[in-house]
Amino acid sequence: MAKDTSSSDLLRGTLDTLILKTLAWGPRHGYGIARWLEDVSDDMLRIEEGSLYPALYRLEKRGYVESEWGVSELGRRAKHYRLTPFGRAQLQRETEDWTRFAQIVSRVLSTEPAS
Amino acid sequence: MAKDTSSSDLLRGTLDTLILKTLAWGPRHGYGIARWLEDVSDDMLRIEEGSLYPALYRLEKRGYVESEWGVSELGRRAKHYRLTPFGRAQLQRETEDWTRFAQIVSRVLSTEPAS
DNA sequence: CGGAATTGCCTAGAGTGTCTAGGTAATGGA
DNA sequence: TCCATTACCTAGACACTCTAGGCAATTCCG
Repeated sequence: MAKDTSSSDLLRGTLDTLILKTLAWGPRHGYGIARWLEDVSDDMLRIEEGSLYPALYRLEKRGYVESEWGVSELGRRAKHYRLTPFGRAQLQRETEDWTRFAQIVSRVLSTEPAS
Repeated sequence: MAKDTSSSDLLRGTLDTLILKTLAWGPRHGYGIARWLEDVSDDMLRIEEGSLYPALYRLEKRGYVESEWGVSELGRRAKHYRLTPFGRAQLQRETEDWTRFAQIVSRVLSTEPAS
């Protein structure tokens, strides 16, 4: 039960930002968002559906995205999401927060003790 | 109740690594670990005690650190923690995981849609 | 034709980790 | 004397991701 460390835990607090970023490229349905993130990350970011859909509700509830039922490229029923102006601003804030945070952590982790 | 985004959420899954890293510089007591992390991060990483102490138990339980009661620099009773060899190996793994993850996220977040 | 895989959505519940907010105790300074 | 600091501890709330299940329609392949 050793805990696999891998992104699952690290993803926390970042998934929302990644979803918003995906939608910054244009509207997309939920399934497509997960696909896209896996694609651009060379399969290193795996978004489980049990995380994805709740995340989308969260984002919609907060006014960052809006949804609309429609049809997918393959002709299937699908819910399309798009970024609101508010969501776009939020994305920018979160991106800045992440960048700042990641820089600090990287700096701390990369500094070697003069053993 | 707007959620302040700030590091709290991002810290998830990273705090343990940061603590291990702190101890890679040498033994330290809990309070000192939090102090050190705040120092080296220019006060941008704030480790709450309610997160810190449970984290230390976790790490000890998993065999990454060992503790010993002693006395602080100021002559007060304090519990000193030090990295075990296993903890050192774990630190390396987690550092690699973090680096890989951060690179991916940074890449995704920094790529601008050709609007 | 039939079954499996894929697309696409949804949800309950468990697990985990951080925080808030409280507490104890000793020391040092105003 | 009183308050800030050092130093530790803990219960409970909260938030988020995951596992593991479900549904329905389409497509692929034998």
